[in-house]
Amino acid sequence: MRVVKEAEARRNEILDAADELFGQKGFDGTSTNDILEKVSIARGTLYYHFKSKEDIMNALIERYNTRILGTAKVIAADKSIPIIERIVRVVLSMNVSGGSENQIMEHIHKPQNALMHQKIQKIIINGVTPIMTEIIREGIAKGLFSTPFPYECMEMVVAYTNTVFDDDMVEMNNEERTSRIQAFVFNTERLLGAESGSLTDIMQMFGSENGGNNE
Amino acid sequence: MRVVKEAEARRNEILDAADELFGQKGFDGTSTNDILEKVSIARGTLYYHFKSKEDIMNALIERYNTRILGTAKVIAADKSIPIIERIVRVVLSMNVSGGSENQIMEHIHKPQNALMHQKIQKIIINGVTPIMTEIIREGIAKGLFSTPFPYECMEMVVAYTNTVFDDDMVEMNNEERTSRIQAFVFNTERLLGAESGSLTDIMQMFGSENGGNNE
DNA sequence: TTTCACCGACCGTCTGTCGGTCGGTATTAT
DNA sequence: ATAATACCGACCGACAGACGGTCGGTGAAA
Repeated sequence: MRVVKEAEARRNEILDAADELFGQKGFDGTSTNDILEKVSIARGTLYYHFKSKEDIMNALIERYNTRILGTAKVIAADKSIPIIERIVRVVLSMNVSGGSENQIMEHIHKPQNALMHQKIQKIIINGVTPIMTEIIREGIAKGLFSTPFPYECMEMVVAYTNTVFDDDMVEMNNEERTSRIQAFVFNTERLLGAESGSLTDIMQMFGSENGGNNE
Repeated sequence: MRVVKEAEARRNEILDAADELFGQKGFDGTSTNDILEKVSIARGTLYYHFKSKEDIMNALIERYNTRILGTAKVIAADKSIPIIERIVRVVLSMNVSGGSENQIMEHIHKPQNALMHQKIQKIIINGVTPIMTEIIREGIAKGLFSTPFPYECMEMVVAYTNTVFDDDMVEMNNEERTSRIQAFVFNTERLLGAESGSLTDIMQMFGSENGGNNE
C-alpha cells in the first residue's frame, strides 16, 4: 500500500528502525531489506531518502552526536553545579545520553558495530574533551586543580574511559571493575594535580551507573 | 594452471596477499576475488585453507599479535637496557613492529579497517600493558617511579597512545603533535610518580619516529 | 589406492539503480 | 467559488551486478 509522508518524518522513521536493527544485529548484520520491512516501504523509497546504507549510519551518528554533545554542553555550562559534580555528570551523560532513550549506547559496544563505534568515539573524544577542559580551567582558576596541560589531560581521561570502560575491549568482572575505577580516580587526581581524595565522589556515582539506573 | 604447494606455504601466500590488499583497500573494500587473483588460485582453494573471509582477517591478526607481542617481550626482558630506554623501545615496537616489514601498522589506521583495528587494539591493550607493567614494577623497586596502581597506569598510557597517536582519531598538524607529546610525557611522569623531566628522552625518540625511520 | 591440495561452476543474498507511478497542491480558466 | 490542469515530491519494485560461500569432482603425490 502506498502511504505518503513528509520527507523528514519518513527519514526519521527509517533512522529509528535502523537504530534498533543496527543495535540488535549490527551494521553488517542488518540488510537494507530488514529496514524496508520494518518501515514498510519499498526499496526505492529508502534510496530516495538516503544515498547509501552507510549514509544511514552517518545520519544516525549525527543524531547521537547532537544529543550527546548537546547534553554535555548544557551540563557543563551550568555554573550553579559544583565543579566536581559537573565533571561527574558530564562523564555519565556520555554513556546514558541523558533522556529516556538510555539504550542508545548499549548497542554500540559490540564487535559487530566496529565502524560505528569508531566514528562515535571520534566524536566523543574531539567533542567532549573541549567541554570538559572548560570545566577544568574553571577548577584551576579556583585552585582545585593544577596542570599546565588541561586539554591533553582530559583527552587522556576521555580516551581511556571510552576504550576501557565503555567497551568489551577489556574484559573485567565486577571486582576488577571496582579496582579499575579506584585506580582511575587516583590517576585522574594525579593528572589534574588535585588534592588526593578530592574526586572520590566520582567513584560512587560510577558504581551506581553500573549496577542500575536510579533516575 | 594447477600448482600444488604445502598447505602452510599456501596459507602464508594468502595471508601475505590479504595483508597488502586489506591495507590498500580495507577489509570490506577487498573482495575474495581480489585475493584469488593476487595469489592466482581458484575460489575453492581459498576456502580449503580458510573457512571464511573473516577467518583470514583473524589469522592475519594472529600474526600481528605474535610479532608485536613477541618483539615487545624480548625488549622488556632485556635487563641490560636501562629501564626508561626499555619503555621507549617497547612503545616504539608497537608501531614499527620491529623488523623489515614496517608498513604493517600503517595501513591499519584507516576508517575502512575499523573491525581489524579494534581487534588489534584489544590485543595491544591487553598484551602490551602487562609487559610494560613489569618494567614499571622494576622501576618502582629501584625508586624511579611511585604508584600504587602500576597496571592501571600503563593501561591508561597504552590506551591513550593507541587512540590518539596511532589513529586518525584526532587530527593534528605537526605543531599540535609536538605539544601533544610534550604533554603526554609530562602526564606520564605524573601518573608514574616519576621525577619531573626523567622521561624527557621519550620525546626525542617519538619525534624521530614520526619524521622518518632511521634503522 | 588413499590422501591432500586444488579447481570452477553454481547458489542465495546483498546493495544500489532506474524508469515509471501516484497523490496532493498550486495555478489557471471558467 | 469551482473545476480543470500542470507540476513535483514521495514512492514503487523489477532488475543488474557483485559478493561470499558451497560442493562435487580432479589430479598428483605418497
